[in-house]
Amino acid sequence: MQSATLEFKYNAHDIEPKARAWWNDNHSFRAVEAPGKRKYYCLSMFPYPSGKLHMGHVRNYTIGDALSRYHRMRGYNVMQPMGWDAFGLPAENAAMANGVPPAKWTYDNIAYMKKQLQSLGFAIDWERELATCKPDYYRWNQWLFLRMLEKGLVYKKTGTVNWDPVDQTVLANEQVIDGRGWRTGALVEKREIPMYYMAITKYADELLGALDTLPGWPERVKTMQANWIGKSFGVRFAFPIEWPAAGGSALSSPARGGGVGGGGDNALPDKLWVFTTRADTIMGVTFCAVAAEHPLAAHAAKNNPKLAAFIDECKRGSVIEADMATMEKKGLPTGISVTHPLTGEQIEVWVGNYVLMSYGDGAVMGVPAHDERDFHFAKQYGLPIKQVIDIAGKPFNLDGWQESYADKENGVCVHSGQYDGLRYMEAVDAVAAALKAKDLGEKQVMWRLRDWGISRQRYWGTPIPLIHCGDCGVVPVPDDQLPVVLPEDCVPDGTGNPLNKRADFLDCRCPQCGKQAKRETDTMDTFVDSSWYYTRFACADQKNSMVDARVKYWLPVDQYIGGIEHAILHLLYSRFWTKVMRDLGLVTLDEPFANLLTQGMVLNEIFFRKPAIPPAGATGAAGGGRIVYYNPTEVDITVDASGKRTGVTLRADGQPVESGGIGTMSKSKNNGVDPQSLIEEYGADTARLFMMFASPPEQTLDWSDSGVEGASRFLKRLWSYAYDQQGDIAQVLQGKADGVLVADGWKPGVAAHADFRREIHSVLKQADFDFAKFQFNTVVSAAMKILNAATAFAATKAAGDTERAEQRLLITEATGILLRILAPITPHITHALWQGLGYGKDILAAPWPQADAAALDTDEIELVVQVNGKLRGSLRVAKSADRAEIEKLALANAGVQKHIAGQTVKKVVVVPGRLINVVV
RNA sequence: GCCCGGGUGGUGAAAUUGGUAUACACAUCGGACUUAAAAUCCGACGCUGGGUUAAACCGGCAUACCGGUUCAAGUCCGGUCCCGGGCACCA
Repeated sequence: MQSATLEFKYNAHDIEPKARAWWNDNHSFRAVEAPGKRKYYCLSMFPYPSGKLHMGHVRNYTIGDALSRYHRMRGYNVMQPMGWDAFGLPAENAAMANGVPPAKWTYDNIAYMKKQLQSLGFAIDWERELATCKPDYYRWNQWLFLRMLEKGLVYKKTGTVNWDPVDQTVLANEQVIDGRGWRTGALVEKREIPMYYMAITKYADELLGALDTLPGWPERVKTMQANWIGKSFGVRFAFPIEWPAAGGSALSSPARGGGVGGGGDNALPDKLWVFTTRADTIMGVTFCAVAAEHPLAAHAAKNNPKLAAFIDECKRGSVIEADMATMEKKGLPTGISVTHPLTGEQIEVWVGNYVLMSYGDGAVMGVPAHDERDFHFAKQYGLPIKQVIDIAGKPFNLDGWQESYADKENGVCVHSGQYDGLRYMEAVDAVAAALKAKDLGEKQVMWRLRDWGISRQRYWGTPIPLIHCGDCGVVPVPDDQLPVVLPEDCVPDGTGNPLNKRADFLDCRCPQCGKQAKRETDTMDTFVDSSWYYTRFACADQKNSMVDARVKYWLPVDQYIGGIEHAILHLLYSRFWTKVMRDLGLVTLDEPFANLLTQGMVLNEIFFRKPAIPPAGATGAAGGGRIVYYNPTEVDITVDASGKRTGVTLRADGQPVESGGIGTMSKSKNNGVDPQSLIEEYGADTARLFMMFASPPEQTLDWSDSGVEGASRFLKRLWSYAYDQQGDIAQVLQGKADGVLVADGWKPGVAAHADFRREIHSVLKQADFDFAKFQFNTVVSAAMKILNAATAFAATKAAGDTERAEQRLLITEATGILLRILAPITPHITHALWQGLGYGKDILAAPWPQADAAALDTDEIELVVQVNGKLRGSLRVAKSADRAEIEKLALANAGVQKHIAGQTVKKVVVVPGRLINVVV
């Protein structure tokens, strides 16, 4: 290679566009199916086009790009695609704020963000780009929805939503702030509406079991998913109910009762079903509790205004589980009694706000002695507490709850009649058998996972392909009428779904009878869009089917990269869809993502002002309003003389704002930092280098501006080092083939040169190890070490021509290693230097550097000597030295002698190649 | 509340998975170059005690906190506190 002369100074804004133009001209990142060649499908979670890239995106895509380029240099056929998760709520919010249709807002954002991604030099195959808001994508959501409907995997039932009584609209959980609607300030109500559900619970067992087939997933993610699916083994059983004879009592009329759990429509239930994982404590039941939505509660409330009011109170408020779980535990008796299935005792039934209707049968047995929630509930309402489990060595008293009361591993049944002395499993088996004998229950597996409600009463999403006909009922849209196209010119105003006002969308003919009919206006949860996009990237141009044969070559995704916040929902839904597609014969794989890297979130401080909350009970917008968040760049922080913060004010008006702690950078909290200014000032390589150096990928990253300068300085030093060495390097590379510099096993003739080569290769070995672990921050630090060492080495004077030639050779080797280690992280500068110094025309095509074992070999090793675990000295010994010899040398060591003087040596621990510990 | 992570200098972090704690950087301070500044280069830099004009040097204590296992703990075990993520309609 003939080298061109390098510019004197590093100029990112000159070399970066040139590098990108070169990749573009050479179609460097076009992924082509090549059967037989090792493929590497590297996928970063596609972004929501919120307006502009944020730091989390830069972090995510830099990690993905580094992995793509690294694998490419290691010889893989790499595909790295990109697309847009383009449906969603923020587009509707923007529409309300600016009057722009969500479609236009979204497409504008995509155009801008695409430019930003391109300016960062990511090795993306843009020919595979897709956006989920386009009909040629979402038609396949609709098509698969219909297939699932046919297979019984989609069904209709009611679900609970947040209802804003002022705007008359359904609110997303994030639009509920402190129990009030974010725009109106009105107290949110719960409302039951019909929805469509996907039967993910039919796959619960497989979704749980298959976690064991995913060695490339982080343990923490698998644990979270396993807990979310929540398989528990227990007993489902019934408390028989003996209703008083018809006549006088408040609960007298069976005819007025509602149906319960599979009973007849108008008959009063004759049993209260519950599920428990602690059947061994059944003899300790002192009450039962049902959810406010439980039919028994509704029945009891009919003639009990106080209870009716309490149930109403429970039904108000948010549907968010975290809110439910932190509420004060409250309850009221129903006046209904049930019969204990084993003892025949009468047990009072209560309504408890801590009982979830969505888990099990919406009712629990109350065993206050051995369940913490039951304990507090019983204490509060003066219900009896009966100990039935004894934990050896742990006293039991009723003063306060103790962890040990719930210990099932070490407990033995007491005060439990025939079950006394049995351990947990024995007791569960015996109780289950006794219940079964009475036909009142049996062992059962229970799941925490619930079916996936996909209906959204929103405009900007995939239309659900159903038609409501007065005669035929709900009719699926025939395949040949897909896609049901969403009109793109609606502007939502916050009062319900605008599709309901669009006759051109709404009115249609019934596919079955041809009469006038109405389209369904609910759209799909946007998680549907993101549940299969990774398969579509393999065949984004396919017009006639959802997927095609190319999926077989590219899938599964070899490396998936995305935020830890997606550890459960998105990843679980995607796994579910893959299995559904497999069972429909569309794909052959069981799991979509072979390896998963969950990057930590980029955090920043949150600043806000909170308007006055209206008095309790107020429902109007007056005095209410939403919290206003201010970007960290808009506030000034004042500090006192010692550097401690004294206050935060908004620059615009000088008035104080509150700090909400640190949190993930998000649009809703307005604490994002725009990476654009970083790119514009320093260039893409500096931005990438800084993000990768700041912390390891899986850890959270608290944003701070400092450190960017350091990254930039390193690239400048790299450039000027290369500039200084270009003559020497050119001399060595004259006439050499790409990349091959020094044969393995070659030993320099000068000791100092051997030391230098050993250092370079040992750092290389470390960097390679770190690359394999995806620990890019230490890869960067390895590159810094190589540059530091090489700069110092290049400054040393050689003793003669032979030494000088050897020095040139070593510098050329070290520089080649340095550029290749850095290439995946800072691709532009390394591309420019690789070409400019004459190593070759494309660093991406260069072989990955290998640490040379011969360079690492030494005759002597250094051992550390400790006395009682404290460092007291070190010694150099021949590599071949045996244990006895090392021990002798260690004991003779001056530092050791000083600390063992006058004491007896009890033991000497020798860790080969590392240290010696003398114990006195 | 429940589930999952994290906590190491002034700051971001490293520690080859139980074996020399603080690599590599940032910030700061000092020096060189310069009429000056910026840039660049060189050096110092956990806390604390002894020591000396200053050094060299010699100790002790430090990985959120308390306790345990071990010859040896940032790393393993038990408990506590704080921070972050998720909790099913944000994506």
